[in-house]
Amino acid sequence: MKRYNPSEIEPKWQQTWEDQKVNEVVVDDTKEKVYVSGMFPYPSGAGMHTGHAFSYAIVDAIARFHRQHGRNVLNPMGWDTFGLPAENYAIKTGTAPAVVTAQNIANFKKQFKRMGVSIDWSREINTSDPEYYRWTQWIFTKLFERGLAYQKESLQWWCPVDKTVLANEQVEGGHCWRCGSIVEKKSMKQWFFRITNYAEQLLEEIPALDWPQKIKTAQTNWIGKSQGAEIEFALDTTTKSGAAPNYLLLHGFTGRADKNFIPWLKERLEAKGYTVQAPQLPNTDSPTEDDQVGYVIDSCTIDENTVIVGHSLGGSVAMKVLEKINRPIAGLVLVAPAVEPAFRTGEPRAFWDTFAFDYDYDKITKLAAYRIILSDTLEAEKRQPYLLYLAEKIDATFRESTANRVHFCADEEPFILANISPSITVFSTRPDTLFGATFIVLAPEHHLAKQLATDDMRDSVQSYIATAVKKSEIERMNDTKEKTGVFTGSYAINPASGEKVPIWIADYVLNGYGTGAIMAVPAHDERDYAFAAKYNLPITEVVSYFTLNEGINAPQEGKEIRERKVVDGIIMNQRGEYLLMSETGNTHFVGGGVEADEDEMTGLKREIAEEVGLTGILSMKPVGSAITAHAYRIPGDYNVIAKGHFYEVVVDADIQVPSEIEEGRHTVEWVKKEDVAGRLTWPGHQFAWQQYLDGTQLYSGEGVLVNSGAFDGMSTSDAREEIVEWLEQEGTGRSKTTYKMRDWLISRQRYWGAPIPIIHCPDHGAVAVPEEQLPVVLPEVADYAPKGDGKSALAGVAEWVNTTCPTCGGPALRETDTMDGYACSSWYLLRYADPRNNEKAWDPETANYWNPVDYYIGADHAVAHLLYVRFWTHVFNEMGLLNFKEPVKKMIYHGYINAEDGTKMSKSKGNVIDPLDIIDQGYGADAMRTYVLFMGPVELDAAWDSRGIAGVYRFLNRVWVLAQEYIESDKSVTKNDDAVRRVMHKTIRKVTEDFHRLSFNTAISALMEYTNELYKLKVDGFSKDVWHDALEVLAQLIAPFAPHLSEELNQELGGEQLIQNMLWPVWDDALIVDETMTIIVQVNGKLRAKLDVAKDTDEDAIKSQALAEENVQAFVGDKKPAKVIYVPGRLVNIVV
RNA sequence: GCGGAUGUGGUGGAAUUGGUAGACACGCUAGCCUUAGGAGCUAGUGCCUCCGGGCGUGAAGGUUCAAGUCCUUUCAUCCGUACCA
Repeated sequence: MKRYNPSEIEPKWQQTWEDQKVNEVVVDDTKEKVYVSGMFPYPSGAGMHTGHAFSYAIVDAIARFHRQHGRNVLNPMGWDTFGLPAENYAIKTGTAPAVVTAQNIANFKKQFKRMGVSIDWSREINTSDPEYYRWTQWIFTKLFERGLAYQKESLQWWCPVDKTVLANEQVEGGHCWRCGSIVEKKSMKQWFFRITNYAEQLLEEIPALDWPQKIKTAQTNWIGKSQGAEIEFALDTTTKSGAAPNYLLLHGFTGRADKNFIPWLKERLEAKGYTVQAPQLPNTDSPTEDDQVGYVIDSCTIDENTVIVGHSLGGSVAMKVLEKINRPIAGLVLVAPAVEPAFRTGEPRAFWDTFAFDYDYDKITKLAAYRIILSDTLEAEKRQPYLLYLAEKIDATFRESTANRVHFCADEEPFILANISPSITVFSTRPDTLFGATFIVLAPEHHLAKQLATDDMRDSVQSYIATAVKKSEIERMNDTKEKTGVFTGSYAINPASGEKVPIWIADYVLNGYGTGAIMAVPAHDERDYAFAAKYNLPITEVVSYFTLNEGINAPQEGKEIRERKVVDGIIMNQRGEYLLMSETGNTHFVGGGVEADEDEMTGLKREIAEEVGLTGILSMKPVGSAITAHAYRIPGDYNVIAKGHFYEVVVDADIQVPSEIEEGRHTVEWVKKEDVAGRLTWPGHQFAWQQYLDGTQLYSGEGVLVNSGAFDGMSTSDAREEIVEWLEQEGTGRSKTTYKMRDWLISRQRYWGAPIPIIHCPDHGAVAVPEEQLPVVLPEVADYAPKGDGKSALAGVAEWVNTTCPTCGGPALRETDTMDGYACSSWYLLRYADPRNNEKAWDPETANYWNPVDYYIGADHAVAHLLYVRFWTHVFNEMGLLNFKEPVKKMIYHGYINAEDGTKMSKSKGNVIDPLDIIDQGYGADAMRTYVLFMGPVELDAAWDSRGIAGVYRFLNRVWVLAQEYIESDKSVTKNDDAVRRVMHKTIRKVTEDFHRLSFNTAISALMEYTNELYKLKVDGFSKDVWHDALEVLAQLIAPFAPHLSEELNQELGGEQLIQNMLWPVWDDALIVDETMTIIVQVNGKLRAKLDVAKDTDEDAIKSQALAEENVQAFVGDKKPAKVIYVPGRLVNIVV
């Protein structure tokens, strides 16, 4: 008998597959396509590891399964080759990264082939190949055209060792994801992709994705949508001791409009009580910029409370005026021309930047506030980009509803003149607590932070800001959450209460989120509370959970609560959980685990609720060190009950609260419904109350408004709507949705990446490299190391950097940043569809045939990569390059394979399992692949077990031996044919169904059972045909896991074609059914007997047979069965 | 804190719709066959047991004729996230 020898048969079949090109596919509309891909690997010098083996065992099982169904299966492979390891190696050794990469690819490819993975190698791609990155660059230029790629100065994570900028997700706990060194912040001009424009649609699609929940939640959180409102707090100009506000009206257009407009506007403003200075037009026909600047300044008195109306001021003139007068400007009115709706919603557009890009951001921060006057009538060419730029820089928004509409000319549309008053805009998700906003907090980086400092506060403010900004965010994170801050000396006016509220600066407010400024509501926000407590700021409660009167008495000592003591009418268990609340004045509280939602009142809870006639419910939840409670509030003369989930307690109305609560039920006396008075009328609302252990009360969650003027008595959820509406009418707020997600920073100051295809021209700014000049090929360099000045090694290649402007032909410079590697991997799944196209990145028709990917397999990149791929696909869809929006139908996110000790494999620990070693040890690729899939469900982590693979190898060997025995036997015994056939069909069904739910471990175990069963059946000998089928089916079913063994057996059994060209076997349900069925007999749900009955036995016969069973009789005895339940074909349950 | 996931024999894990809990495999025990191989075969293997049976899916309650599966509460572990207003 031949022995099972993987090292012999595996290379043989790998060669055959390659020779016959069996895995190469073309578009074929007559066939159903299936696109399966693993995340393409970064070919490191270390070679393939178990993670790759696991991933591609899954990929290949799926690919082969579908191929065996006659489907057109695309299973491509490529290499994600840009990145730091190759570059760092190049820096160390001087070897070109491309050279090392080529070696690594060759090595990986060899290894993949030894795994027997059925890849279409004709589609192999490599992201660092100019033929590939040519199209990555092309995509960049398309995004640039659409305003989705832009450049911006910003503080960025900087790795001082790798000397490169890092994206947020490349910073792990304050360390560089590559080298582990501590990162810093550095201000640089960077390229971004405007993924934030797609936040909403990327979010919307998430629920429909057939992806693991884990990834879907991670992406949802990453996008971080929250609904709230922007609210404007006017600055209190009466108390600011710095420069008083100057109102400067600059308008940014020239021509006929000016002559009439300026006097007209002056008149209107004066009528409104403003002091207005409006310079006359200069006498010269074409004044220079300096002329204009001088003229404006000379002809206007710039002092307190003055509005200056200027005219004929271009962008640079406006800035120079600001510069020259060199003092804080409290107000600026901008006259801006027509704009698209995009502008009104604050969405920036790329072309707006181009003209005004060189203005210094710091100058702009001299503005204390701004407003915009818009006209819908001016022609497009008179747009003044600088104004829009300013608006974007300071995050302007326009509020048409409350602006003053003014008519300039009778035949033209109205101008819109907004109110002129300096203000701070905050973002809040709790506008209902507006009346409780007792101070304002700005992030240290907020554009008004420095300016708002009054003279006597200036030093402390500046030193605070300096420390806070310098402090790395890591320190901030580790700073034990102790709040720090500084008062600016300035005040703002709460638009709701009219109160003067101090403006503080603190680093617990992040500049990157919302508006970088918050209204602090210390009564209802933990963080604000902590801050207010530390700096003695006022706390105003505006939400109550008790509307009748004075509120409640708080327990005095938190410690006692924890020790399961009764404190001032509140009974707690040892964990500090609430049981009961009692008297305050006339008001009593009844506690118990009764939920507000009526549907949830079940069992005793419902009884209690009904008996008491509850009309209102207070539910209390723990927050931080607070206590847990559910409570009703029932005023009147009555007894009180509390019910916890662990015991029930009744307390007398006189509040003779026992010092220790006994478990068990006590006397219950309920207050009658008619005795319940008051306004407990918010069914469906949950009210929360937090009790801090230091004795301070803090309310949060849903409740009822108090101290809120006209809104008193309104529920918080209604108030959220109503207050925003009111603010909108007043013109001091608007509803607003914000996202945590930031734009995607793609600039890398590294050599080994796709060069950003941009040319900087002194006259035309940033210009995209035209399509016919692509690719911008990476030049050869002598030294790959970044210069450390924030530029890549490319900056040192003068003949490459110096080029000509595509627009004007004049001298210009190339962009020296390269793209983030994620850019390359954001479209490779499309390139696979059409990998050799020289004309386009892909042919839409071809891509629409193959894509989207049906199965995408990987174990990493839950957020970054998988979000970027989605982003680009949405854009391509919008551009008409694809007819779908979502790139991946089904995502399989598998676990990690750990070392035998259960810890992560790592070179330093020396516990790495090399898949090739396993193959070479004689187990072979088939055993390796089958084992990793047999270890458990794919999404779970598993620990490698060297005895486990031996077990799988034994299984494959048993399959082999069984086939050999059949081949060598005389095949004459047909005795077990029916049984063989039955188990065969059963197994086909089980394996097929398991495949559909991607449960490979159970599919393999079904094959083991099948094999074991056949071993038992063969004891009687083999029959020729049925056994041939049984073994052929075994070979077919095992093929997705152990393809080499499968082909070999199939050939030995006389099969003339390759397994993967044969159609997957089909089961026949009729052949699965046994002659007899086993009926479980239970008495009172406990198993007492099993019946073997013919499969057509009727119900009555089975029931009486069940009752007759000896063991059943023993339990039933003389008792008469109350009920006999029969589940057809399964069980009989006798209830006595 | 918050969000997500997972808790089943000595181990990895099965149980797909509420219907025989522990499939399959590892390990272990005994035996056989062999001269010794990291081999193969057979039987056994959740716990307790007075051998009738009882108990068992992290814990406690509940719904049901019947619960690993559904509901309520709770504990533990792992992963993600981090002052997001």
